[in-house]
Amino acid sequence: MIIGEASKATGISVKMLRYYEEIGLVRPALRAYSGYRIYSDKSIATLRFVRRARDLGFQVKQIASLLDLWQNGSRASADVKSLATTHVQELEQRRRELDEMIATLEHLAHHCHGDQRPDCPILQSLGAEDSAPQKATRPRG
Amino acid sequence: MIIGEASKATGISVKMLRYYEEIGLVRPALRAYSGYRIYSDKSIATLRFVRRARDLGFQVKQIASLLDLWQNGSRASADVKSLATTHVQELEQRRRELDEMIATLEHLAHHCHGDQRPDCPILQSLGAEDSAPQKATRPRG
DNA sequence: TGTGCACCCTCCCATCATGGGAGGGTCAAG
DNA sequence: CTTGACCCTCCCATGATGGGAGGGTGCACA
Repeated sequence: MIIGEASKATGISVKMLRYYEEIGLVRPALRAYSGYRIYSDKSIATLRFVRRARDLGFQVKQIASLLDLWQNGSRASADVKSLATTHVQELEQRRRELDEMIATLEHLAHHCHGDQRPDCPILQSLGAEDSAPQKATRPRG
Repeated sequence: MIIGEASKATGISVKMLRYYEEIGLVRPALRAYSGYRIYSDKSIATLRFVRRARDLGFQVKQIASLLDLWQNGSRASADVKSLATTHVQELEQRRRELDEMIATLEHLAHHCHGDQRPDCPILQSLGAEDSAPQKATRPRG
């Protein structure tokens, strides 16, 4: 398999296949006489692993650790689980941040007329004199 | 106010204050004889607006639009609202993606022993032969 | 056999928001 | 007048990704 085929087989762009090799995430592909990269079934499997880990939001450095564990028959599943749960906590943190942004914005947008008049609670909140933007917590009850 | 004070007053790092000026998001600060940047109360207010918009996840280009609207007395609140709701939709999209990652990972981690043995559904899922990682949908009922 | 097109190669640059650091000037307190 | 905290500009790095130039390869078809 040459790189374009590997790209289709793995869902990783040609650019990224070369990049993952360059940064040492995966071993350099074999080369044909022409210089073309040649991918074995095994390397395709590894790359698929990488893509799935990316799909789960792992960063490249974490994927390197996961690959090590995957390829190390004497691993402890505790190590994998630890890596995964740490990652889940990071994702959850990001979700909390998103939630707060969304709640605030929805609250503000809800109270914006959205017509030709200029007054708008969104801008008012962003431009308020006191230090923090209005949060969409409770509506002052 | 010089830049360090402005940084404390706005919650924006000194580096970013200079950066926002450089890319034209905010007007260049006045300069003292020494070359030091001097911030007026008005520019502090603008920078606070910027920080709050960042806190809500707006990108710099969107903030530029928001600033324009904020400073344009003849704006239509519909334009602000439209910008905000578009942004909310992007945030919600990102949240959906996070949700899926989290659900999948929690599902897999839940079924991982997390002990000294090597077998682990997380790695199994990432390394599976078929094309997609196991999703944490229903357990096939 | 030639020609053309799709593909591959490397190298460089750009993104976005942010920080680090070098090398050097300014200012105020002691 | 020194010291230390602060400021200046300029360059580089990050992480993951894409774009494009300039040039080689390989296959299919005339």
